[in-house]
Amino acid sequence: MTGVLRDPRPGALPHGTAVPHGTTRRGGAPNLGPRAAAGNRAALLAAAREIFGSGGTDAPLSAVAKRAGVGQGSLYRHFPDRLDLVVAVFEEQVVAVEELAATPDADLADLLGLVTRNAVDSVGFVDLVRSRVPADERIVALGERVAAALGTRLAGATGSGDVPAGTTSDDLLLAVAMMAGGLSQAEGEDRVRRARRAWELLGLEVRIPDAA
Amino acid sequence: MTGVLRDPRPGALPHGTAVPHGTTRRGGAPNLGPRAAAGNRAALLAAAREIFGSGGTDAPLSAVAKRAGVGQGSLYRHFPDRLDLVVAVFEEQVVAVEELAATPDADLADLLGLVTRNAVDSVGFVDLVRSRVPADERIVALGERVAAALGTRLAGATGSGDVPAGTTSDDLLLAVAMMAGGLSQAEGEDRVRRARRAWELLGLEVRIPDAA
Amino acid sequence: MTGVLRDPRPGALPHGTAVPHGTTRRGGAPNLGPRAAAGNRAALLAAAREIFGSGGTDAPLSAVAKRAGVGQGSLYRHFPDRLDLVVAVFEEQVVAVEELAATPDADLADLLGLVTRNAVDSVGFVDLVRSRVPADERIVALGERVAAALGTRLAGATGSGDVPAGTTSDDLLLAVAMMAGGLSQAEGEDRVRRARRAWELLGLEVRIPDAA
Amino acid sequence: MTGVLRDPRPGALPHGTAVPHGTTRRGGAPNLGPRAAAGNRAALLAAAREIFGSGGTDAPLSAVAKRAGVGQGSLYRHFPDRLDLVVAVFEEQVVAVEELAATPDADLADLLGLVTRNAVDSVGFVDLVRSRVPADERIVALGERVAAALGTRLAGATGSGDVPAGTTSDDLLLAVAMMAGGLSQAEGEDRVRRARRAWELLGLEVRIPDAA
DNA sequence: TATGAATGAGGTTTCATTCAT
DNA sequence: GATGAATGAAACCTCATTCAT
Repeated sequence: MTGVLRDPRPGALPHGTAVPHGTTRRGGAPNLGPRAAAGNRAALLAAAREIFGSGGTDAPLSAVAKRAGVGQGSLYRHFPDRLDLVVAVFEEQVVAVEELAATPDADLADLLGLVTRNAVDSVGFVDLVRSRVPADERIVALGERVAAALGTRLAGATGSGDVPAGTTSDDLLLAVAMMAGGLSQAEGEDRVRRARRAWELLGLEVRIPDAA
Repeated sequence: MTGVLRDPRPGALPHGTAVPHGTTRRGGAPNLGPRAAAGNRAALLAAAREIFGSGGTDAPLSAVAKRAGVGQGSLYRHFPDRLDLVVAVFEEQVVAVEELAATPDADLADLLGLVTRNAVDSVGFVDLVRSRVPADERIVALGERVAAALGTRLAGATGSGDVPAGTTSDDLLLAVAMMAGGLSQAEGEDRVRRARRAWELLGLEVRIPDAA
Repeated sequence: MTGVLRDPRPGALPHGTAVPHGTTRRGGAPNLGPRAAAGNRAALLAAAREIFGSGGTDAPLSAVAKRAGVGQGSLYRHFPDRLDLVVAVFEEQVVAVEELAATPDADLADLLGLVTRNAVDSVGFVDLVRSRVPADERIVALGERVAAALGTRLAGATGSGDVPAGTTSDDLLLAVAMMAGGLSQAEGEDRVRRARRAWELLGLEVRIPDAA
Repeated sequence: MTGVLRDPRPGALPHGTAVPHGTTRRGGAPNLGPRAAAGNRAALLAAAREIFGSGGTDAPLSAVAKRAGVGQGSLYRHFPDRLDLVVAVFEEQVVAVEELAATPDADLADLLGLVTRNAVDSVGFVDLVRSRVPADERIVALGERVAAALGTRLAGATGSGDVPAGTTSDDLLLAVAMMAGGLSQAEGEDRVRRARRAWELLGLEVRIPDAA
């Protein structure tokens, strides 16, 4: 059943008394025009990072919008579905890992350390690694980029004996997921401690950078 | 991304301070228990009849629930989707037509008259006949029942010359849709007048009963 | 006979693709200044015709703007409210009917046929005929123009016996609405068939032109 | 070895189908009075095991009740909050581990294997290990029982060199959490494979029993 | 004690409309 | 003039939880 010639508020009132539907401007934030777009996107990302970091990736999107100081609609414009936002948030971290991998003097311990720092800092990271649906391809793609970055140091690490021969980059990704699993339910300082112990149990050396 | 061990209000507050989620009881209508079920269903139907009658079948369902004095959830329990409600509303009318068709001394003019009365009284009736999607099968089924009921008088009407030879029950349904189309944008008394004129143009006699 | 559904901007591409022939700013669509006004208006009309034709007149206006390759703001500048756009779209058809009425050798069957073609081709046409609010005066005015155009052939048709004596031009408009009502829920070829049968039931001869 | 995932009410039918052996009232499911309490509790547990196993521990509780063929109210009577139900479900598994630990000839590989089997079979297991709130004490208690059970084999395993000296029972629990983390997003047979590889990376031998 | 309907909060999403640039 | 991002109201729907019977 579809509306007809669309009553602005279909069916609300028998007829007449149209109340403007999406009318804005009532003390809220001003419409800053297109110029705000980039800023809003960044604000949304920052807000999502915080909210997902502390509440996990299934926190209400409305909370993200509110935290960003942005209307719900803007959130949806920038990130049409929740996963778009999640991916965007974590992509920043992936990019950081890739950048580090581009640095000649970073070794596997550094790369894993950076990944670990991200996991320690963000509850949402675990979600990444744990959604039970068959894993959206965007998430998978992110994982593959991490695996690739880690893989660039695999030969070196194997050669130096830091990593057992036969270790694949998939194994490294699995190890990361395991480390993340080990963080579950831990809070505060305990998270770093657990992460360290997890890597010890895995027999891998990592150098976790200090929190930003 | 799915919640975990479901925080009652996931992500709302970092931790603790659970606020009961669906807690009710706050001055609203009391939960009368299962006994209310039948009454509520009836109330919903009545409300839907009114709301759909004046606002068309795409009026907000929340309006129906409110008018029925019932929570939204109850509406969804009884009628899982909008079409269920629409069908239920119009089925009452179809049943009435079938009942009339079961009366030996009702002729085609009576049956069409009853259908016309329904159309005149309810804006929503037109919607029935007009949804542009390929017509849900439940709606189609309703139409077929009307066609069948009308069909029981077709031979008689053809025989008496009230209806041209070669008229099918599909034609009768088409004629009903046409009559309904003719009501568009008409209001109040004008609706009956238009309906009458529509039938005249179609060359069919109908006996429209007075409004209930 | 003017092709009513002709596309002023035939090659309108699926999405975006604003006609580029001006100075570009910031990578977005070019702002052509006043020069573009007429072209944009035409593009919007063409887009609206398509969108309303397939989705009904309550399709999202944003879809129209996007299809036209035009900003939302421009849409609102040209057509301050939805009805303005609807009216403009259908006015094209009305004009075509009027033009046909100006042709001496077109008779009522031709005029009704053209109207029917429009109805068959556009889902939105039915909406016109069926909005439940008291009918905006702009719509009414459009109806009156059609009635007037049809009225110019009424005497002739009555004289030749094609139409029963006593038929008014309002009746013709009603008949059109009825025919449109009969198209409900029909799709594809079925629409023409239904239209033909509707006219048969009404006892009127119409000559429906082929689709453009 | 007790089959942990055994179904106390094996024939639980897809929906509804409360065990009928009492007086019926008003056509609905029979109210069996106190007699049914134990049976209902078992049915709820079984249902929860299935639902949580396939949908995670945040599946709708209504789904559990429906699957158990029991009213929502009964669910709440037996398990006042969601965690009670979760705990009860996993407690069965813990008990099984404890029972296995009571068997003299089971070694650490057997105990870890059983835990692994549970994790592989139930998506919900991962949730256990990953809730982000500060970990309810009931969950913690469950963890401690598992740690204790595993701890009974720690000395032996350390002695035989199967486990490095310095490994604590907390480490074993951490390892389990890590293994569970490694299962994320894996489905079907892949889950066992991942689990095996996880234990390899951890350098621990486990004997995973076949699925029940 | 079991049942199952009722409740309503709140998350998600869409869109008409405005407005800085 | 044109652009297109921003806005927020409101519809939709789901579910935890209560409670009359």
